[in-house]
Amino acid sequence: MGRLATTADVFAAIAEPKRREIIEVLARQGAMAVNAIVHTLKLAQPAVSKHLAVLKEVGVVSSSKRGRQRVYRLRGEELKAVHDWVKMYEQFWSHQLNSIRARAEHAAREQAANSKKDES
Amino acid sequence: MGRLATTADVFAAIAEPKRREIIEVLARQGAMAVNAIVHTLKLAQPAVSKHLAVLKEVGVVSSSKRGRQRVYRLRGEELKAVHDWVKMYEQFWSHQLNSIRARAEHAAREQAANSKKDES
DNA sequence: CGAATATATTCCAATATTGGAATATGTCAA
DNA sequence: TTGACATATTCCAATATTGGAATATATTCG
Repeated sequence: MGRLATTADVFAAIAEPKRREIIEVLARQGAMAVNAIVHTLKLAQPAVSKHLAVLKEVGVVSSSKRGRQRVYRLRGEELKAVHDWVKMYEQFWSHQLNSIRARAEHAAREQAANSKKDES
Repeated sequence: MGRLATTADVFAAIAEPKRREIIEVLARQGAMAVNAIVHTLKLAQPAVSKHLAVLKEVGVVSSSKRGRQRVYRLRGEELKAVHDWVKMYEQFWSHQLNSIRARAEHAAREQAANSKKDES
């Protein structure tokens, strides 16, 4: 069928490069009005507002009013989910040789357990 | 205009839940034929092949022939990019209070530097 | 109130994505 | 060679996404 909503989860939200840039800028500045982001990243205002809406929907940013401005702030807690997920595979890029062996042994154990199902 | 290709980078590749599942299974098993993935995840074979193609395009998996099977293996090195990126924001979820203060101070310094540009 | 500023929203076109069905390709086995 | 098996590819429909232009919605100021 179709494809799944970008607002579904954090992984989809940070898949868009411009949104990652917004996150980076917000992390540096701490809190910014929309216009500040527009000027910093040289994006169109509607585009920025839309990206912020997506990030807010997922909980990566929060906003508050200040005069006629709307100030956005990074709420990195949501990014922890990504960190935790990807960290599970840390062994795959660190300690190259050791991890390869460890992985192979682990796999061997797993396969011994359910040898009849997989690998047909 | 349109949207950008999902095969562009790792972030887009792991944005799709089914692909994350494939990564998880490959990490556990070490190496799997397509059929093993099909049975484990209960997905249709063409769907699995397509997802594997995307993952391979980005470099997250590699494949090798073994008889009439094609064995896929996780190449987690590519995931390091995601890890590195998201780790930059670790302060936003760990040591809650300390990091908030540190961030505020950092922002204050930044803003003092270019106070006339931003925040209008 | 009326004008200006800041931001959000709507509408639109171009394009990408996903899953499913059918089919193609490749490889082993008898 | 023929058939069975494993996987990839193509074609299709439904849907989502992105950016841009125009417009709507506050909110402040004079």
